[in-house]
Order: sequence, then C-alpha cells, then structure tokens
Amino acid sequence: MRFSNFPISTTKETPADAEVISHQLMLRAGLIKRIAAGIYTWMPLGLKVVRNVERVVREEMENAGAVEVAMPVVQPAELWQESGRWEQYGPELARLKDRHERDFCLGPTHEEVITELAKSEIKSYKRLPINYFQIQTKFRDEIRPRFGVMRSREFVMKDAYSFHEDHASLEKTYWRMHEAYSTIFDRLGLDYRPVEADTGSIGGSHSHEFHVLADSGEDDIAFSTESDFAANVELAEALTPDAVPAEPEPMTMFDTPDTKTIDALEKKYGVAASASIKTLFVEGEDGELVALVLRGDHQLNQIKAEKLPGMSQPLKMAQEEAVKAATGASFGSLGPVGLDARIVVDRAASVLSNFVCGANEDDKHLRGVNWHRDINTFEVADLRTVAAGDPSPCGKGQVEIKRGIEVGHIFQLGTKYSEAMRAEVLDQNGKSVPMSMGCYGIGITRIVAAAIEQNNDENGIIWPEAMAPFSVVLIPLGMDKSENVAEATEALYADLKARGVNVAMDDRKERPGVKFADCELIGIPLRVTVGERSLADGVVEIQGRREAEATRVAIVDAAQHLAERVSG
RNA sequence: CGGGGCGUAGCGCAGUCUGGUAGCGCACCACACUGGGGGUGUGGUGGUCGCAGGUUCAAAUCCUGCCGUCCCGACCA
Repeated sequence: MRFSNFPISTTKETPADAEVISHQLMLRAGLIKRIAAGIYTWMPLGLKVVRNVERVVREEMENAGAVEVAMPVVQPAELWQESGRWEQYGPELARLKDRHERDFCLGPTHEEVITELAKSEIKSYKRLPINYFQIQTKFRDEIRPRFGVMRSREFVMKDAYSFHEDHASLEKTYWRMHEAYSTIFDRLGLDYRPVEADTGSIGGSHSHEFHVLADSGEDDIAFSTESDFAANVELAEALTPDAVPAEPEPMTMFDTPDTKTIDALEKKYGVAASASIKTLFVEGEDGELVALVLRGDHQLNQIKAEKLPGMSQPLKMAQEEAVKAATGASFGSLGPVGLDARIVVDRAASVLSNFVCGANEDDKHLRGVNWHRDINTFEVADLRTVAAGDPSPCGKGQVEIKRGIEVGHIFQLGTKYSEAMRAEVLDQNGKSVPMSMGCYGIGITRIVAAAIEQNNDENGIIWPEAMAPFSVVLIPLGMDKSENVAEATEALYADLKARGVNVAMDDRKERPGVKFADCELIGIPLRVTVGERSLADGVVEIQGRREAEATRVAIVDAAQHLAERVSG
C-alpha cells in the first residue's frame, strides 16, 4: 500500500470528549470517526485492524471445529417473546416497527435466532454436537456509551453457539472454546486472564470471562496472590473470617444525633467501621422488606444478594418511607435488633461480637450487641463484595484486585433457550430431549481498543504484530529529488510484497518529521528509513516501534531481514 | 431516570457577564524558501454562532422551549 493512495488522517489535537488513551489515540490516528453517541465509522486504517482481529478469531474458531453462519441484524419480536426476553431485556434492546406495524428489534445477541435455526435444522442426536459462529455487528442501546469503541452502542462481536445432546458433550466443547480463546488472545499479543464470572442476564450455569488487564477497565477482577485463581469480584466468594468470640458486654443505647453514615459514626464516636454493622433494606419477591446486614466497612454485592431465594430480580432497594413505616426509624439509625422482618447477615458480620448498630429509633445507636442473645432469627449468607487483602476464595494467598476489560465471555447455557423454544432432538432411545447449549462471545471492536490501552507510548499506538494494519512501513526521504532513494525504496517494496510481507510505503510529499511522527502514531511495528545518507553506505535503517535506536542493515539483506522479523 | 457542563469553520478554543462589522491556533489551498523528527514566510478557502420562538432599531450575546453531546450519580442506611 502506498500512502499517497491511502488516507492517513492523523491529527495533532485530541478531541475534547475522549477520556481514555485508546479513544484519544484511535481518533488521533484516524482509525474511527464518531457519527453519533456510541456509533462510529471505521476508517480504512482502523478497518484493517478490525479485519486482522477477525481473521485470527475466524481461524481459531474453525480450528476448534466451529462453522460460520451469518444471522440477521433485524430480528422479529416473536422469537424474543418466545424466549421471554422481549419483556426481560429492557430499554437496551432497540425495538422498531416495520411498515406493517410489526415489532422487530436490532439484535444485541443471537440466542433466539440460533436456537430457532437449530430447532428447524437439527432433528437427530446424530448431527450433534455442532458449533455455529458468526462475526457480526450488534446493537445495544447502552445507558451510557463511553470510551469510544470500548463501550459503544454498535459494535462487532464474534458469537458462537454450540448444541449438544447432553451436558457432558457441552462440557467438552466449553473447554475446547476456553482453549481456543486462550490461543486467540495469545496470537493477538494481549496480556489477558480467564476469569470466573457471573452468568448474568443470559442465564445458565457455568461461565468464564476473558479480561485484558488495563487500569481503564470497567470490571474489577479478584486474583489470588498465590495461585492462578481469578474471578470477577461480582462473583468471588467472601469467606467467613476467623474470629474469636469476645465476652458479651451488656447492650446499651446511646445518642447519635446527625449521624447518618458509618463514616460519621467512626469520626464522631470512635466506632471502628469494622466493629459496626449496617442494615440495608431491599424488597423481596413479594414486595416485603428484607434486611441485609453487613459489616460497616463492607460493600453489598448486589449480584450475590439477588441470588438468594425469595429476592426480587433485579434487586430493588426499599424506599425510605416503607422502611420507616416498618421500623419506626429513618435511614441511618437502622439495625437488626427487635426487627420484625427477614434478616440476612453477611458471613463477616455474623462473627462479630459486641458490635454497634442502629437502634431503629432516630438518632440512636446500640453498642454491645451480640448475635443470638440480642437477635434470634436470622440467616447467614455471602453478601459482600470481596476486597483487596481478604483471604483468597481458593484457600491460598490473599485477594488482589485489578481492573480488566472484558473481551471474551463463554457460558454454559444448558437448556434455558432450547426448553423455552422447544429446540429438541431425538436421542438414541428415540426420545425427544431439549438440546444443551453453550454460547461464546468475543468483542472484536473492543479488542482493538483494549490492545491500544495495553500498548502505547507518548508517540502513539504500538500494535502487536498480528493486529497491525501494516507490518512494515518504508519511509523514503527526498524520494522526489533522489533517484537512488526512489529506486531503492521501490525495489525493496516490490521484494517485500513478493515475500508476502504486509508492507506500506510512505511516498507522500511530506517532510521526514511528519512521516516519522505519523508512522509512530499509527503504530506500525517496523519502520525502514531509506535516505541518501545511509544509501551511500549501502544500508537502510530499520527500527522497531519499541526500539530506541535504528539498526543499519545492508540494502541487499533488508528484505530477508524484515521478512524474518515479521514472521518470527 | 436525576444532577451538572458544553454546543461558534473539519479539530481545539476565545468572544456571551456589559447586545452594535464573527475571531485565534491547527488543518486545508496557492506560491516561495526549506528538506533526516509535526519547518518558515506571504496570500487565500471555509461559519444559517445546535434548532425554534420571543424581547429589541439591532441578538453568538438577553428570555422561553426543544434537541444534541459529555461528565457525575443511580451502593448504603
């Protein structure tokens, strides 16, 4: 590719609304252009990167035995009504009507369509297992699109759906996908971790997320300091801490005017947050109040709470008026003592003795409170989000928390959709059984942003080789003036192309500084400078994007040298 | 959905308080110089000042409504 014939639309200035580095660099390098909130055009240079990611993903999916299909973006409401998600999904599902006033939606994912396909296509266990995948544009009307293509409304995703006659077969494909994903992210040159995850709104039993580690990530991942354990903090189990029960003190009430928070309690009365508890009220499935009790310094994990039997989904915090009517006290003075409601206590809170809590009387708290003696009926559950320094759920080491960008997610769906949509096959006994399903996603366009978050410096993007729009860029200096330079560059360009190297030549009539700056900003891994000065010695200068100094290589060896570096 | 900010040339911004000829930098075009790290000079192109209504002799500027966009919040008792 010649840059004289390829739009390099870089800018020096960063658009004001780009917050994270990848978004800034993608705009500055001219990879994407915003057309509306969360909706972008991929420019020629950016599209090359997207295609490279797609290529690696496609190859590894095929290696793992998946077959490619292309499903529609616009999907009929009937399918979504059948699965129950037309009502469940909420405003994130972009709905539209056709000219006949029939309901449709823009596919945010494709379980319904694929299940319908498998249902009509597969009648016998003999055709199982099968794993269909597609690489396709999705639309989710995100509440808050941000960070460019990291969380956009329209995005490209690879999604795959496998079908099985039983769970054992699903399990096998699931781990095959786990392996394929690892290969994909290895090939793409990303620093990533597979992480145990919540199954979320899609539902199902077992799940791993693949996260690219980066500070700008939107998820918190809990790691063990001593093992391979990694889990989304949404899911990571908080163990019961060891605690020696103290000699019970008498329970006494004390005045706490204008003390609405644990923080205030700590500052004004010297009560350690870890020696106090807080009581939160949520609505159960029948709308009745449920008290959730946590240690003052701990955080409620909504996902864990939601999974308790009898809870509303999604979890609904109770209104203050309702709480006041039930307890007689306002937020800030609530506690479990004398409460006539279901009480669920977090493990860590349940091993406290002589703790402080609200008295269910405004501006008053109790101290010296003890479980069993002062509160008789309660359940104990894992309710809180793990924090750094907690013992690791795996039993070894401590929890360490890092930020991650979710770029892949694999689920075992089981029979959730096949049952709802009656996607059944005849098994060996001639009996009709719902197929077991797995589902496996990779955010293609998000990977592009995630790769930049991980690979950049003050001069711009540094593409991993597999993603780079070009592997090598030739920079001729004074090409229009010097015939030597022009000839040498053209010859090298032709040689590299003949060797199958993805090479570009910056033959624009720009000053050298502009060319150097541009090729660094757009992140080309290898740069070859061809100028009169070095040509006089029969050499060209080759510099890796991460290298501080160029290497002089004889012009006759340059093509060979470059071809080896690209492939190796 | 709640709170806040912003909307003036492709991009980054000033001008708005205090109404009176729409500006600057980058980018773009032309020419000249320059020619191994975003170079210099001269001359140019480009704007219904987000939209609609109102006040006024006069509105980018004041008033009302709407739209777009960004940030924060929706997790605490």
